[in-house]
Amino acid sequence: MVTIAEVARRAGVSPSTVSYVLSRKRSISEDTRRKVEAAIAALGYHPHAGARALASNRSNVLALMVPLRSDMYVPVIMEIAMAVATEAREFEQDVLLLTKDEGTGGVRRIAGSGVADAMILMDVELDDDRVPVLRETGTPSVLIGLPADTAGLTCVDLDFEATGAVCVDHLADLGHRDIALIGESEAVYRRHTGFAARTLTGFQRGVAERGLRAVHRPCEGTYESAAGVLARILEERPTTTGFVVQNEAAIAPLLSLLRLAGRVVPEDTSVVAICPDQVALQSSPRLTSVSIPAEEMGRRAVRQAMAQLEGNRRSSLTLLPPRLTVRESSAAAPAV
Amino acid sequence: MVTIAEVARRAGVSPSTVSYVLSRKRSISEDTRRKVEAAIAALGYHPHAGARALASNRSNVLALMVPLRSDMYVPVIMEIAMAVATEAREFEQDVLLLTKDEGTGGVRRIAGSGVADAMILMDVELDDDRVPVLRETGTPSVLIGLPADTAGLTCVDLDFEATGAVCVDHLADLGHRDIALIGESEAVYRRHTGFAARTLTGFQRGVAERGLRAVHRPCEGTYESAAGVLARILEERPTTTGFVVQNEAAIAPLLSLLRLAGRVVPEDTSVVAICPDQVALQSSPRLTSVSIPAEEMGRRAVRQAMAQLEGNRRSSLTLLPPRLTVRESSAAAPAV
DNA sequence: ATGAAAGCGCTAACAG
DNA sequence: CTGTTAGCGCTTTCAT
Repeated sequence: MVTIAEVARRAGVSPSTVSYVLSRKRSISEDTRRKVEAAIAALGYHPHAGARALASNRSNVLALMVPLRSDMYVPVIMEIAMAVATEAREFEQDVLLLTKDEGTGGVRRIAGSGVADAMILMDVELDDDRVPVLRETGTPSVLIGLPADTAGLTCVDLDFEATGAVCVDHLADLGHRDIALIGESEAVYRRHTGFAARTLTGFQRGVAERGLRAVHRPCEGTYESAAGVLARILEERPTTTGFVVQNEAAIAPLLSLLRLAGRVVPEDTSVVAICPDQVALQSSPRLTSVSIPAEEMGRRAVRQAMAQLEGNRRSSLTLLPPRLTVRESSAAAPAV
Repeated sequence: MVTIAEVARRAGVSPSTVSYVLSRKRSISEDTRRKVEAAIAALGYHPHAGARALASNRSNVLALMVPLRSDMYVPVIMEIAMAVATEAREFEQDVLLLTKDEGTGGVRRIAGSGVADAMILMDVELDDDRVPVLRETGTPSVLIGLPADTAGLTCVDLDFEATGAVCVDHLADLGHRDIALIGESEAVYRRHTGFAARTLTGFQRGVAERGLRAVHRPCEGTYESAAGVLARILEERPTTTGFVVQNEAAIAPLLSLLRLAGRVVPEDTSVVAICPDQVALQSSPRLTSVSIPAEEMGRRAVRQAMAQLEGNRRSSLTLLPPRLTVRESSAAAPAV
């Protein structure tokens, strides 16, 4: 292990000077800086993370808590995690990976052990038990998703309510009068994850404003569930020509099933998905969709966390506006 | 911040005694232990990670390096990462998330800064430039995947060669004479990721041993690519009745396309996939498959890493045997 | 079975 | 612009 003392000796300066060269917390003569940097490079010096954390009371680590068994939206989680890891490095921070099943104990452990400076929490539920602990311990934190009470919290999420409305507007603009929302599984609504409910709210608002008729059906990610849901919709309301799909696992089955049912997309039936661009692009036909800005959310979360560590403690809600991209799965409603 | 000194004072013992209660490195009287534990609970004490790392020269952190942009097998990566995180906690270790794009610099940083005790690397390429750095720095490490030269390394992976052979055997046993391997994208072969090549080797060996006729075609994860590949196979060798699919993104398109081509699975055509169980189960029909034991690999990797930290420095190769599960996508070949 | 005390490597006053 | 030094909180000899 090469230490700061060895670097200092080799550069012919004191250890504190080396430290200051690294932290740029006071001005250093050009000459000294060069000598120190040369010594660092020559020795392959890396500051000892623990020693630094102990002395500075900063670990330079962000803890990221991810859902353990996310049957759904795995790619989104992955993309967020990668974005967090990448953006964190821009701030010379590392990322500690925690699973949500560590629960409140995990939050306390992180808050109490100084292993991380701030936390980023994913898969936030409306009544999330980690939130009170965050408040109580005062841990700098950013939530990806919205709990019911956001007072004093920093949250980042897609504006799902606007998303629901935007999808309706798009279909209404194309002349569709009867539309359906194929939602997340019952479990998601039951777990009180906010985004599904917010999408529904926006969807219903849009439907009311545009004077459409609509149905909403939860749907598991399986082929069977999609088949059942679609069959029921086509039976109960065969005039339905527009679909909004939120459960990305249901997209592929739905497209197959529509084909089997003799519906041609987009000539007979339009489909708008709420999913990552990647999923929309690898479907056939490529889907008109509102993308889930996973990378953007991850980046924002990191920046918000860093802002808090800089001293900004004010709470903030960042709701990213939905961006609908028209592709090949939506078109004018068929003439009656 | 509650410190060990406060716990000691409250329990009426010395700090070192508290430390020993925690580390169980020397025997403590039942009475003392209870008092200390009570104090810890009452104060909500958590040892300061940095201080501990500094004093003990152990960070209790495992670094996990994951591919940044994994167009393919995202669920597998996710499952491995979650398994690593979960298993690590069993050893009271935390997991640091690094992206592969940090490259050799990242490895050096981890090795030099004491931020982690060991590394687990995913997405290992045949000629991976991180491997020499691992050897040079002597960092305790486990590779998930196999590089070309495994000398002195600890590796964990599915036995893809046996996997290829097992798929062939299954189809041969069912009477299929002409089979096809729909592989990963060209990019994967080009990047010299070992598993694709090893699968092909096993496949070809099986084909030779069982006296079958076979074709192998790389395939991107898109619908278009799958369509092109399938069309070509059906044209060049229309007697093909058995398919082995390795690229999980190609599975859904392939099934749709077979249906469109008038092939009924499994009556006319059998499909065997190499994919996570989750993917096999959510397809329709449910797929006969060799599962990618992602969780098992993650767990094993952690155990191997811990074993190294315990002093076992001997290199080891762990090749998990393939497990083929027969589901609804394979059946006896149609009579000629 | 327990305590006292010497660091671990670094940062941040304080001093010049 | 640079050096000296006192800790940060913990582990681990050494001592009893």
